[in-house]
Amino acid sequence: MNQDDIKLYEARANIIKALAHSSRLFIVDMLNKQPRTVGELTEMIGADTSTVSKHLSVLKNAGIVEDEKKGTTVLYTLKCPCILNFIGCVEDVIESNTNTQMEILSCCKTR
Amino acid sequence: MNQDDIKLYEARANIIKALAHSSRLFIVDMLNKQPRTVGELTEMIGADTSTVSKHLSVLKNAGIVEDEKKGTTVLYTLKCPCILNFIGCVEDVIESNTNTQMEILSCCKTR
DNA sequence: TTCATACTTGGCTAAATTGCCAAATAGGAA
DNA sequence: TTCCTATTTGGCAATTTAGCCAAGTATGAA
Repeated sequence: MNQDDIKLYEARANIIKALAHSSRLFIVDMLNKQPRTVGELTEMIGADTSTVSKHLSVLKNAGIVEDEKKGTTVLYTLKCPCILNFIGCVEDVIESNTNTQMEILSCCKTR
Repeated sequence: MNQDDIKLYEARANIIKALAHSSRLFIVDMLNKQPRTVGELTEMIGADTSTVSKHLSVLKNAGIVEDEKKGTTVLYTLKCPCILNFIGCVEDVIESNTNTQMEILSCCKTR
């Protein structure tokens, strides 16, 4: 790996790291349906406001969401809905893993 | 978020966490071209063998790669090539971020 | 068997991440 | 102005992760 390669893979990893948390994946799912304020997302997630605000800032720094002030509230929007395809692929992996597990189990049963 | 939702998003996050590292993204890219042994990947990455072996074990536990013994070597294979689409989306985000940066820069220049 | 190669695992330290509380900031209402 | 609500930021402890070295395991060759 040369320096340019390292830069490329690190840039990719930074985006993916921003998605690598259950609360942030939940936020992405919610924002895909409609824009939401910090307060709304906080209530849905059931964590501290500051925690959710920090998750949103991680997604924003990665360029995955955008924010927009609306009076005293801040409305967050999903910037790249293609992220959802990506999650479709993740589901495929989970399904494949589940199938593997089932094969292992059925194998044991028939012994 | 109810308990089932939490389980779902955590399962997704676990897969994504496995990809959230530059060396592991590099490995996925390489395995997409052809199966590789630990030794080959180690040489390409330029880290300690044990480090690469641990990265591969993370990918394997997530169900992203498979391993197969071949004599004294172990051949790793990409299990879910759809992961690559996913990286295509990540590239879109990077490009979008770059464009935003360029707009900010050109905005400053014209002032 | 012994030796060498390929890989994995254990152990350790350093660094990054998470989530809470408390404090700061920003607007709007009174 | 003061007060209240919405959000962000700072700080901290607990947890997780990364990567190196050393030791262990496994397989094939001699």
